[in-house]
Amino acid sequence: MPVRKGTCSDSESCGHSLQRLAKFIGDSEEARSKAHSLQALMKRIDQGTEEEVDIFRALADPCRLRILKLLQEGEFCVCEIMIALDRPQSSTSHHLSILKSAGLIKERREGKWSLYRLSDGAVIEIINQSRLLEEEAKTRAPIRRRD
Amino acid sequence: MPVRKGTCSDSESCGHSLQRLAKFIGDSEEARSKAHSLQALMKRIDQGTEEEVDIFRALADPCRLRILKLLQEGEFCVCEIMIALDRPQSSTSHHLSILKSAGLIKERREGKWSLYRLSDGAVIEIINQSRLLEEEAKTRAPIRRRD
DNA sequence: CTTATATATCGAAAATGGTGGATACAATCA
DNA sequence: TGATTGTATCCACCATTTTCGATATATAAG
Repeated sequence: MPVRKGTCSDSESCGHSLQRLAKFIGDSEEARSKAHSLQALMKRIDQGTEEEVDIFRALADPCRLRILKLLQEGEFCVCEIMIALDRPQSSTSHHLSILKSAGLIKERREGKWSLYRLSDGAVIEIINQSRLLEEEAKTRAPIRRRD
Repeated sequence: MPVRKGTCSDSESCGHSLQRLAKFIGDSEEARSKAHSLQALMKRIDQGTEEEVDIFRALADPCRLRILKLLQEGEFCVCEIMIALDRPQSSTSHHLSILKSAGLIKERREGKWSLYRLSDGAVIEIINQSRLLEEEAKTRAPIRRRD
């Protein structure tokens, strides 16, 4: 469920938006066609968005990002990850299962121990990109974090 | 605030974890030193994690990801974005402000209109990486989405 | 089979985050 | 100055997510 409610789904309702667009563009007829082309564009854009959001959701938690960064160093047992995170076992396990569902890590069982590792180099890439982005933002403006 | 509670923060409490680690490693003394090195490693790893999580949080919403993908096509007015998303104005504005706080987009005011654009090519890169990751996961396993 | 132990899952409370109407603010126009 | 209009912010409601103790499951050992 990406979007929780369908409020203005009816393309004829919410004429407010169209009015605004008409003011912005200058012509009412052009606004209408612009709106249509925007909706068509979004249909194309929406390809795969759902799944990408799932990946970002998995990345959007400090515990999980820390786990991923840790796993850059190799393969770790749950009991090691618990200590690294300084979190209780159930919490650690929960985050690991979310990362696994998102396809970011893989599990290997060895006796009663579960060993986790990154599933792919692409995971590292995406983390590195975010680091770059963060550093760029920092050099451009002193403070970027919201609260 | 990355981590909500400090449960086992006291490095001496939660000896359970250390016990487990000792079982895993085989030696109690080695476990202790392993725990310390893990904690030191995490300290290094945690550099910038906060900010990176903020970036992923900003990306972890379908509306916002759609906005970013739209902005790949150029600069857009809020009234256009509203129509593209098919969302009310307050919601659209809210998402734009989160993206701006995360440093992913930039605003330019022109009269009473606010125009938004991507702040950087790195944003596109990170989205493309996620697409790659998603496609790889799909080819490896049939279904990856959690619920 | 029983015990011990490593991890996963459950469940309920708390925190977080999205939503959209109402309102505030800003800029243009009359 | 007052009216209009585009956008931002506020607010309460609701859905999702996180957290962690308790419990279940799985594997090994006795």
